Amino acid sequence: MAKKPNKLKARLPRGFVDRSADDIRAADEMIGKIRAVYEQYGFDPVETPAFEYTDCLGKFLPDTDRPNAGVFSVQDDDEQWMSLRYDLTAPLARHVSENINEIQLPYRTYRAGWVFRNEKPGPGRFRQFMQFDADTVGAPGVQADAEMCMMMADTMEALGIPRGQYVIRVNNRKVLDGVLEAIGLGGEENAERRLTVLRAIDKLDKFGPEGVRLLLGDGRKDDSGDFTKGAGLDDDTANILVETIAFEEEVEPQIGYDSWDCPNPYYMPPSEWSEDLRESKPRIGEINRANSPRDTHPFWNYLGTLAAFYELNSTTISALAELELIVDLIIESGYSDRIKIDPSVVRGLEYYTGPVYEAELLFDVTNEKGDVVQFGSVGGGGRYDGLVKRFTGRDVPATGFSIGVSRLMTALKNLGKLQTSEVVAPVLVTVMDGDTQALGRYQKMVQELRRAGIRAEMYQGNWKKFGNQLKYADRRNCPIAIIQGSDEFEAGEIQVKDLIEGKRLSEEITDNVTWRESRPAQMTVKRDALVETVRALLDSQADDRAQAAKA
RNA sequence: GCAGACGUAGCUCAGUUGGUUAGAGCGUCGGAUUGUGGCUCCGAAGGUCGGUGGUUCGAAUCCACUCGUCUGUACCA
Repeated sequence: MAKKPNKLKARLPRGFVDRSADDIRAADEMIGKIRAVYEQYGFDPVETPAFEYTDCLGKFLPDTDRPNAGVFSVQDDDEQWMSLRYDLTAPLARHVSENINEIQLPYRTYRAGWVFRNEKPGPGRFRQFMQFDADTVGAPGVQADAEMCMMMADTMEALGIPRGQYVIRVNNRKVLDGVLEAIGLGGEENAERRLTVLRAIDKLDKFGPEGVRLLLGDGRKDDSGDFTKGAGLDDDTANILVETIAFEEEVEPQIGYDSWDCPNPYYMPPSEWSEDLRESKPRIGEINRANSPRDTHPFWNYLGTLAAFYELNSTTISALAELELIVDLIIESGYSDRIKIDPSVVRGLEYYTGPVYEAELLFDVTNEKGDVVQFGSVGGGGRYDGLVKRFTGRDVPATGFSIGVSRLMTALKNLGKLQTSEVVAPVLVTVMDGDTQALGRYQKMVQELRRAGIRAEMYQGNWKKFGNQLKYADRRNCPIAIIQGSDEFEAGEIQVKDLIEGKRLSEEITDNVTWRESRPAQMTVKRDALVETVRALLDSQADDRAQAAKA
């Protein structure tokens, strides 16, 4: 009786998931909606394989010839390292580089695909997940970046996330570069510290200004008591950085001042201003390069604040100029309620060179237990001007972003916001007799229904237990069962059983004998009337569902 | 990687200061009902108590290690 102990245990690798019928249908629906937006914007699909040579992905560890641990890698027959792609951007750069002579630039392209990361899984984080990516390759201007932001916003809405429940946050990496330079963290010798600072800045939405201040200073202790060492900046520097990136929370909006005649910080840095001028807290937010007035908008307030805080170096000035243009385009196109400048957006540290942007959900995401859970961005991207150049030597500027389909779906699913597609289960043709002739008759019915465009199947289990057939139909949520025993056959008839109505009637019947003998919601029709009867019944069931949905 | 919490039947969980053969509900399967789903009743299957080692006369319970899950954190191209 003792069970063999060495029975193989079926188990799913950590961080991977099986997808159910509902998941697949919902994901397909999401993908369809995203694709429609991208197509509308004039993007064309192209696909690359799941594997790439590791060097093309740029994923070797600095001082070894083994790939980075974060990617799944295998060695080919010829000992070359190959890796599963960890995003869709690097493979696209490889594809474009290989076909650079055939591709008409600017190249507007999209693709959906599985990507793999060998990391610790978390809520909405898997080791295999789907991204839906769009890129414009060969477009140097930030108008391409602005377009990406707008397309992201449109995509979120196409997915049914209402305006106000998400935000696209934009920043420019050069702004941070310039700011770091201004606080004396420029140069090679500070590279390590710059990374720590950038990582701290990236945590603003997670820990708030106070948490970032700690991370910029000595360090921070998390809820479990684990300590994270900080960047070790002095208080003043940390404070000014926090004010810069958290300006909305930290900086008093400087409205009410009319100091339009203060110097333009683009040309005259605030450090050279007179004491009086500084005291007057000029309404610097309205100043731009052209020195002409603009409508008031918080975005300008930020740019002005930035300009006022720091000695403007050339990096910062060009960064501000780029942000300014993006902001202009966003406001002009009417997207300023969805897209926001956020100086704390950092994104990955590797290949982004200019504007970066990410999409974030503004509602709480909960897990199965109902606990609110830390949920990262659901999509993001930015400008990567150097990625194609690695292969071609040519300057091919590019910008693009990915929607994290899997993660977004997890969020929507946990919230019950995932519209479960209404796929009606098949009509079940039951088997009363198992002889060849009878089976042929049933099969014919099924084919008639299918040809009429109705999902249908013949029962393929043990037909001798008829009760089980209806039980099967019930559990599958079949809408209708077709029954033809020898009695019906001889009369040229079939039984058409409405399983939905029958289920409703069952609530009123408590006695099993009555339940069985009354054969609820079942009608006898001529065999020839099969298709029309089923179709009429399905239609009326669909009407009932529509009514119920409205109520 | 680091920190914390938790691992008992397919699922949700009981299990007393360490004490017979580890329980319940739900689910599954069979029967009452061999041509009718649901309800009801009866019955059955299902566990090396995550694993290994230790303490003990005796361990689901205590200890060590290990694996796994969850949460936070680090990293995240």
